[in-house]
Amino acid sequence: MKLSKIYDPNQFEPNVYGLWETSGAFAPTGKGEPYSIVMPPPNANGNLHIGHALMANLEDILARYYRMKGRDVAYIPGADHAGFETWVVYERELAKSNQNRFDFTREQLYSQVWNFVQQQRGNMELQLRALGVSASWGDLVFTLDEKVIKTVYQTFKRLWDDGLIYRGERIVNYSTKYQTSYADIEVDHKLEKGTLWKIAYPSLDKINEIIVATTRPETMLGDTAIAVHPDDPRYKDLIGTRVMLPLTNREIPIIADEYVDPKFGTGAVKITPAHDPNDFEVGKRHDLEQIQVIDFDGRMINVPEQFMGLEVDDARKKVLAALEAAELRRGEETIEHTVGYDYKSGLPIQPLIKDQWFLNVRPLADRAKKAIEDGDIRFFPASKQHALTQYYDNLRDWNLSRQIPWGIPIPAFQNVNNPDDWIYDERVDEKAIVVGDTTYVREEDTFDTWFSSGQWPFITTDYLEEGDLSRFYPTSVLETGHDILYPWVARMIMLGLYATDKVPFKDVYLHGLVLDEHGQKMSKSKGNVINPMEAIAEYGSDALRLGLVAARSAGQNQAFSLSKVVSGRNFCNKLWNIARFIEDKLGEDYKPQPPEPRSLVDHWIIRELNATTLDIGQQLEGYRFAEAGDAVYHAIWDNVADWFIEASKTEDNPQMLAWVLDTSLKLAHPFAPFVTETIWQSLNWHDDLLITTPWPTAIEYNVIAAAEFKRLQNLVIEARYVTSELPGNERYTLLYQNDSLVDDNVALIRHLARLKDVTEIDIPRGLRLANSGREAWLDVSEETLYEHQTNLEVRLSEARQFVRTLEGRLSNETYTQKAPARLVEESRQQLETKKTLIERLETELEVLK
RNA sequence: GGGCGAUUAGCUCAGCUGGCUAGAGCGCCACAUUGACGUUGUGGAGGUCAGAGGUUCAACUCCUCUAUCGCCCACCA
Repeated sequence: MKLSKIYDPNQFEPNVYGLWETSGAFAPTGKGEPYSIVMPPPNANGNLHIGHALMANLEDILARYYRMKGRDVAYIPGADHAGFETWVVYERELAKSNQNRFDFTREQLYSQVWNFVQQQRGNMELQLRALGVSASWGDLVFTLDEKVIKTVYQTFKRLWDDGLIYRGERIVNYSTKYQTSYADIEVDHKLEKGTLWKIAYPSLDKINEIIVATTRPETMLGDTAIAVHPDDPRYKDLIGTRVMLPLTNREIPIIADEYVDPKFGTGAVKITPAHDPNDFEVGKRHDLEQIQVIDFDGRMINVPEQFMGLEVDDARKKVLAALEAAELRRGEETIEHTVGYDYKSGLPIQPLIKDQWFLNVRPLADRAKKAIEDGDIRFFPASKQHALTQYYDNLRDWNLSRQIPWGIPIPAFQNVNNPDDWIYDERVDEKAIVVGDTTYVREEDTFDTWFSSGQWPFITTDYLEEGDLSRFYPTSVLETGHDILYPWVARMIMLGLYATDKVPFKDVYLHGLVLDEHGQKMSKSKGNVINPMEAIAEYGSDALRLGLVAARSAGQNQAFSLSKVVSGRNFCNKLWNIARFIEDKLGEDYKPQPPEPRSLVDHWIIRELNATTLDIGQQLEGYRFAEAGDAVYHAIWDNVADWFIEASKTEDNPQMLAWVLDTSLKLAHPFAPFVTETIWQSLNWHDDLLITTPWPTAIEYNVIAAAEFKRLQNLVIEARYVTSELPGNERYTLLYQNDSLVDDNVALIRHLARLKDVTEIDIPRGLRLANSGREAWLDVSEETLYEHQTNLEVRLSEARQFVRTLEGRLSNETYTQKAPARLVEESRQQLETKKTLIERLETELEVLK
């Protein structure tokens, strides 16, 4: 097959992917030690963004590498129903046609969203294919698949039976925009400037007053007490008395509670048990009434007429105005405080009381913490291990309930006659069930999606059912974004240990955010978003992959720009042209034979590629993707193309050419799968697939010959360097004396150093190539020699400087005594070499004088 | 309030357990030349490794402090 001059990825990529997929190369083989990665499921109805591309790329590099290493690889893809995310999109759709969720039943909504997702679905999977992901598509799991729900219910039941699930009235983080509660983790805390208002609450006889400080004056309408510190001398006498709650005609007590910090504000705190978690706790301790004044839609309720139905912000203004009118304002100050925001809508979170399902996480968290402290899971970067430990220490009970229909229904039913009587039942399609002679109505809430995705590793591998894939659990590595360490990774570890008694994965690799070229977060509004599919269309999938992996380390948010993709594209083209050259040289009827190194460069390139093979393996096994990619890049571009190919133009050893090409393709395959497979398929001596070809193994070479090529390289490098320093563009002749290495490689040296000729002489003349350590000169005119004099002087002074450093080091007795002998010896040799160089340079300059 | 990370060439980043005259890619400069590749080749310039101390024969690397930037966690009104 004749290859075009320039590699055009679009012409080959889809076909190559089809070839892999139909060949069954992606599926586990059942042979070899299991290696598994479960893909963090991308949103089923979404498009992939650059972060997904990074994720897929890193995982696929591992999958391809270990597959070639002979492991039995299961790379299990997934698709996420993305409960809340999808729900937000769908509600927007409803709003377009002036509808909202209350126009439908839960079943109607569920099926509508299901259809909506199915329409969009597949897109994401096609995009993963475009990225070259070698995932086992037959094993794909959708987060609402039957088996997912079955396992989630099983786990929930077990937790329930173990007494870890409870239903309780608590203050929850509530989004009035989306009308659902959130887990703590879904709340964005922002530090900002706010106002602390001071408000006077008059005593019943209106003679005295107590001043409270608050950042949320509107909630005063729901106050049911004022709290002070029990030892606060200012208020000691007031404890137990009552005051009048302004703007209402309610009396509230002054109570004492340790929770109050006498140093903050006025030392007196208004207590609103229905709208503040701390106040809720205080309220419980003192048996206070809970009056909800903000409704689930964000409007005021249970308040005096003038405030009824107002939104929170308006209510605040009106309350402040009313207090002003009543002359009860006692000043204000600006403070910095944190405010919780809805991570999705950006609106403030309202703490509200709601009956929800909670998971008592303490036993699970303690066990997870112990496991990671014991080193059962390795973290990349390692610092995340510590971060996670701390997280577990502070974790509070997990609110599992969500008030959105798009999700897995909570399988619980409530006794119509006894609100405290809940039973577990999976008949969630029925609104009410009868058990014995009691009717139970179903819970309408669904699970937090992290509750189901927290069970992902053992669900996807069918571990509890001991299915075909169960041998892959625990998985080898979990690769995901560092932003979901807490919501997802932490929960998988807890639930995995709980359900299977094993950690769900052995390693965790966390990648950082892909930022734009200036280190800014990519966002539509900034217009700096790089769409992976557009990048693929323009530069090819391999180019995007190579660009993404360059200069990237675990856990760091890192800049990315298309210039890196351009480099990747150029590399693919380089590989392509290496292949073109070699194929051309070997001809159509080349028959493969084992390589037989003959020339020095043959031995040398074997040494280099052996070393690179080892290096890439070590880097990948330590998740140093960028370093591994770098090793491939330099081995192929510098060593194979610039030295081996160039050198091989002066010899004829087809087997070596074929071996070098094959090895290069194998080494590059995990990083640039498409172009390497495309080339592999074009080689008439292969009828298999590169994707399933074994990773290279080291082959024999002659150590001395390899080292001799290195010496030739030094001579060539110096000849090139000196030539470039000389004026004009003349080609020079290399003169040498008594040197069999040069003697045997005349044509090679002439070609590599762009010389006119290489000739042996009796009497030295011209410009000495002093650095090479050989008896060699460039045949330059005397005039040129004089012009070059300053260059020689510069090199001489550099050499002298270094000699001083070395002598200083070696004259230090503690150095020669304490440093490893190897290093001392090395320094001595360097010193000798440099001294010889200085002598030569001095002789050279002597001649000119 | 607690924790973490970063600071190395114009830009983006490596430098893993301390030991090569501190590296790469891109960019820049000069030159080459088009029979593998201009998505090329050859050569080069460019860094007091944020600052100050300390440990060590030896510090970009370990420790302490300082400065700047960034991130995460957290129910103080």
